[in-house]
Amino acid sequence: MNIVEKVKETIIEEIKEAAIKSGVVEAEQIPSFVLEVPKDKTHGDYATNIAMQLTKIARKPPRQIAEAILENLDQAKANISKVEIAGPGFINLYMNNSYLTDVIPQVIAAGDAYGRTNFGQKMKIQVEFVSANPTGSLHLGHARGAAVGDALCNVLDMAGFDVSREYYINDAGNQIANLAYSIEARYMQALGKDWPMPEDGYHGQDIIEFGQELAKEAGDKYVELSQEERFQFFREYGLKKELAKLKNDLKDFGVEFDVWFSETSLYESGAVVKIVEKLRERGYIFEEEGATWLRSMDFGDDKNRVLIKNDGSYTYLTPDIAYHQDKFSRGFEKLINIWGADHHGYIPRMKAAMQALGYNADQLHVIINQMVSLYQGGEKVKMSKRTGKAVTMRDLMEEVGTDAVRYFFTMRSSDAHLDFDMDLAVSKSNENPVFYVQYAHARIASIFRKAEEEGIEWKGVEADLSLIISEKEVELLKKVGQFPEEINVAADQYAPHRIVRYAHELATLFHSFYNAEHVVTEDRALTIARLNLMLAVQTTLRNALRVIGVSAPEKM
RNA sequence: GUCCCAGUAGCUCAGCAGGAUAGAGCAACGGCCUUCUAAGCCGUGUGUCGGGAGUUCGAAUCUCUCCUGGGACGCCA
Repeated sequence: MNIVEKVKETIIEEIKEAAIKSGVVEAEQIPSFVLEVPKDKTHGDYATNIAMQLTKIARKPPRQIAEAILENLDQAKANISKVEIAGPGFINLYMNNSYLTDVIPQVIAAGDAYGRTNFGQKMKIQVEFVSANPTGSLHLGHARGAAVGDALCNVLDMAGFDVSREYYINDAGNQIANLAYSIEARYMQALGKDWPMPEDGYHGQDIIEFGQELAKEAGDKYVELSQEERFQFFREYGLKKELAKLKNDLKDFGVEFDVWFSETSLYESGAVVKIVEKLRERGYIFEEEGATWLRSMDFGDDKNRVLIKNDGSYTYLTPDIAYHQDKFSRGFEKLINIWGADHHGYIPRMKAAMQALGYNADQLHVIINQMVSLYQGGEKVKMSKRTGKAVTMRDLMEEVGTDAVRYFFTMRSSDAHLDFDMDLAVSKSNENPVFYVQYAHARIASIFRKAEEEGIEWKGVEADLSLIISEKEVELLKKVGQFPEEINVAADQYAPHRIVRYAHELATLFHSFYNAEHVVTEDRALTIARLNLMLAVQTTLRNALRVIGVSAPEKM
């Protein structure tokens, strides 16, 4: 447990004790109450609403209860210097400064691990995201999913969950047949044959290139094969190429998966057949109009769903249920899926299926990313100017840089439609929030270079941290101390955008301090104390940026 | 028609496990570089928190209802 948490816990214990001692409440009646850092700093370092929460039990006005509690509070034990009752009955607490300066050596000692907590208690959790069909380029929605998913995984990891990142490869459906036929057509065309594209074929530039490449390498080698053999070949070939492209794009985006799970493997292992049998045994299957149905309405879905069509083939849902069963069988207690807005209607049937299998609906949590719109020059961008096709993740990365893309995509809550302003993302100006945060990190690095130039020995040197007392310093330190808690909240709410916000707030406090006070000065003791403070701030900034997947430059 | 998301400052959005005068960035205006990076800082102002009702000591936050915008409602994936 870090120092800030410990301090908080002590205060809570002391307040409870004081409440019991004052006679307003019995130990077992203590209601839930909050101890928080007030938004307004004139309201103290911490504030609690316990007196208001006790009004019903104690049957007294809140301010009177607050008074009784304070009379019995052991201030010294909780490191409190001053208390007051304010507003409708808040108790404001002012702390001795040392509780904060203790944070500095702790952050420095923890280094990259600062912010790590035990909140998740090693619970096995799996996040499945992107999972785009391997039939073309990743687009804006996928990029948002990749950024949010990876940042969420980082948050969960920091919060002490045992996280696994997974990509589900839809390599079994019609779309793959289409891919195979599309490449076949492009290959034939590259050989000069008049060969039509399939009706729902993929017209991307990449497919054309695959065909040309193949024609160049192998000539007419594949023309001679039987239709079935040729199909198999193009299917394998297309999958291999598309997957390599996906992996490469994602890697350049800073996202790597632990598991790439193939839909086809579920058919090959018999898992798809078995899942229908399992659901049948459990009594949630019926036959109608030649098809096999899941009784998903038993679990709140608005329709029952077909698992096996009347032509004997499976719907997309069936292997997907088998897939989720497989996830649980691997020991995950909690599954998180990140989907695009167009898939939200799919949630009730998936949750219903989980319940039909005997799992709790809450064990599956679906995050829906709302749509992304791209803006440039104040206008909505529909197509890439260069290619005339939809803008891909690769286009965006090349245009504005990975850091900006990841920052912008993680910045907003998943619930919010995202307007991506390309002009803003590329601008190297004060308008751009990415640079603002990175600049804070680089500025601190610059301070360290200055200290080194001056020949100041400070690393490992005992610092007199009681010199850290100015208002700006205290503000900074409080923020640094809140990082682990911020990680916990972000993990609890599956809300990585909170970390973006936190990083920005910390950067703001730093820039403000930087302009108000100097670190490297004539006063050697103060210089050393402040260098330690700066190291703590820089470490926290770097860790926050790492969670978002954004680099922390030493120089800008 | 049913379901999901959103509606908060001129713009883009936070805040929503109920808490004190509702915040940030941008845009606007005025100031700050002989001193660790001005991609920075300091100051000035703006709100029927979409409307209405309810629960509560207290509602942007919870409940209901209505309005507006976006999305989804396939034996496609």
